[in-house]
This record gives sequence, structure tokens and C-alpha cells, in this order.
Amino acid sequence: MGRQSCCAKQKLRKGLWSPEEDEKLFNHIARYGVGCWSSVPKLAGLQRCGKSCRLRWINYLRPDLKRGMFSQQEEDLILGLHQVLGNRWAQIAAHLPGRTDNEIKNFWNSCLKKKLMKQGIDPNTHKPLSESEVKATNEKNYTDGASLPQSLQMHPHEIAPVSTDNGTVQFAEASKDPMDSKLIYDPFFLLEFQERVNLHGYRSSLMGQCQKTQTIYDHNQFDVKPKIGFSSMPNLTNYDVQGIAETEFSAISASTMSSLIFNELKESSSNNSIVNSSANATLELDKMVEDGGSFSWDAENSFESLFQFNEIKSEENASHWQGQLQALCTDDYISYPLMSVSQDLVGENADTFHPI
DNA sequence: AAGCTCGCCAACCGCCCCGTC
DNA sequence: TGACGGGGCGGTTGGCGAGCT
Repeated sequence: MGRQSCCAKQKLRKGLWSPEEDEKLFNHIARYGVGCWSSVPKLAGLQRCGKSCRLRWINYLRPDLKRGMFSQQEEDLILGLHQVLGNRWAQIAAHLPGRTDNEIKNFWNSCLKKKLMKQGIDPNTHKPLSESEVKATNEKNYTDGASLPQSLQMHPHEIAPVSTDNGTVQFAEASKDPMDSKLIYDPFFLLEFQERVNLHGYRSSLMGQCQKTQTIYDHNQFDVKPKIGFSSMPNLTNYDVQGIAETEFSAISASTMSSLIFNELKESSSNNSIVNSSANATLELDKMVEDGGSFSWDAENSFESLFQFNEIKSEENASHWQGQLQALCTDDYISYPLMSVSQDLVGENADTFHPI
């Protein structure tokens, strides 16, 4: 008999999280930050175990999460890192800002693994499958039709990635000699590649769980602007830098705005000590209440608690908030109107929550 | 339209590590 | 030094939605 789970022992709630629970957890962490997870449920008024809260926060509520499809670069990076690290999803996730280990693990299991097998590559060893294995795989008749990474669309023994002087990726023909052939995913190349695409100044203590190194970010080369946002429901649109111009601002949620603002801040203050001071962000909810629905945010600290904006439903407002946040670079304090996270949590049409 | 299948992914489970007492 | 608790991690499960019959 295995030991009982913490939830079973305490007869706590399990399963999917309700918007109400999300709200409670989010507000609790917004107020007190991430501390002792075991005490979070009690303090936040949740019938959950601490582990469950931690997981919910890390995988879903964290404001710096990126959502949506994995990009080609991310996909290639995961493949390369997996070749080096194996199923160490947490370590792999550390190289992909805004992605969680769970997300990457799911992506691997549901998608990448199959793609590799379809290409005759053993997903565990990243080496070619034997002929019989390939045949067996093909007989499974994978018909997902998803496009493969460019690198995968070629025979593993015929190409090798080459990093060129100008930093672009090219796949050169590799030696036909099996002893000399280079694996399709050169892990070191990919790590180098990641060096180019990582963000700088991305060091809040929360983000630090995913991203601990400061690296060079060259967005002339790769369009990999950070997409950091609080997207708490799957149906929410992500902040897409490329698409932002065409995006209806009316449809942008608070999370979208927060990510927009995050980006704005990072870009406008890469040399600013405010951005780089990644101590504990303090959301002063007391002050927020006093201010009649706006919260103050100690800009001496980090940006990890950038959420809860008043209804931001126009481009005009968007510009306004960008401006407000840019002012953070010079002000010690700034206040923002408050909105319930519920708009993110339950969507515009839901009436479970209302703007505070 | 109803039933079925399948894939995705959020969340749980259980193990391990580490810090504290 | 061992017990204990908390946190982190990887494997697994099961609910749900989309697509198909």
C-alpha cells in the first residue's frame, strides 16, 4: 500500500480548479507572494493541498506564462535539449522562458515524440530506428499532418545544422559516413541558438524558476519577443507581437495588457536598476483599497505582480497603460486601477466575477 | 443527432532531495 | 543521525472537446 496523498489525507478538493479558486489563489499570491505553499490553502481560503496550489500557480496562474503554440524555434530547441538532457523537463523548461515543464512534457508526449518516430528517429535516443521499428511506426498510420520542424523534414543522416557567421541557421549536408555523421540536432548549436533568443533582464524571482540566466536578446534576428502574460484561461488570446497591430484591442484581456507592458518595460529599461532589482515585488493591497480600487506597486522591487488592470478595452487605453508603466522607470511608486482577474479567468461574458 | 474514438492537457501521484529539528 | 515536512520533479491519469461514423 502506498501512502495516501496529501489531498486524500486532508479530504481536500481535487480536480479542475474553478474560477473562484483561481481568483483566491491569485489574489493571495498577489498580496503575499510565493512563500510556504503548505500554508497557502489555509490563508487563501482554499480547500486544496499546498502542492495543488503550487502546481496551479506554476502551470497556469503565473503572470509570466506564455501560452499558445510552440514556435519552430522552441520546437527545435526542445528537441535539441531533449537529446542532451533526456526527460529532464524542468531543465528543458529553464531554457524556454514562459513555458512550464508540464507544458513541454505534454508537447513532447503528444506531438514531438510522434513526429520523431514518423521520421524514423527513436525519441528516446534520438538515433535512427531500425527498419522494423520504422515499419511498425509507419503502420500506426500517423495522420496528424502537422508540419515538421524544418530540420526534421530531412533525413537525419543527410543534414546537420550549421550556425553561420551572421547567426542564421543552415542545414548543411553531412558526411555519409555513419561514423562521421552528425546527429540532426546538434545540442551545442541549439544551446548557442538559445543564447541568441533568450531575453535579457528577465529576472523576477518568479521567473527565475524558469529562467536563471541573462542572455543576449537580438530581435532583429529572431522574432521571439517575450510573450509574458497572465492568460488564465485556455480561450484567451496570447499576446502576439507580430499580430498585435491587427489584434482587436477590445478583445485583449488584462493578461494581454500585462504582457504588453512587461515587454514595454523590459525594452525601455534594460539598463534600469528597477528592472534588474528582482527582489520581492510588493503589491500593496491595503493601499490599493485605500486608493479606491487601484493598487500600488513597489517599483523598487520586481515586476512579478503586474496584473489586475482596469478594463482595458481600447487602443487608447492600451497606450495609456504602456505610458504609465514606462513611468515606472523613474518613479518609485505607481498605482494602477484595479480590475478583478476574473475577466481573464472567466471571459468577458461570464458573470461569475465583476470588476472590483 | 447520437454515439464513439482519439488526442490533448490539466492535474494528480509518488518518489526523491534537502533543510530543519 | 534519523525522522519529518516541504518542495521539486517526472510519470501517469482522466476529463473534455473535436472529429469521425
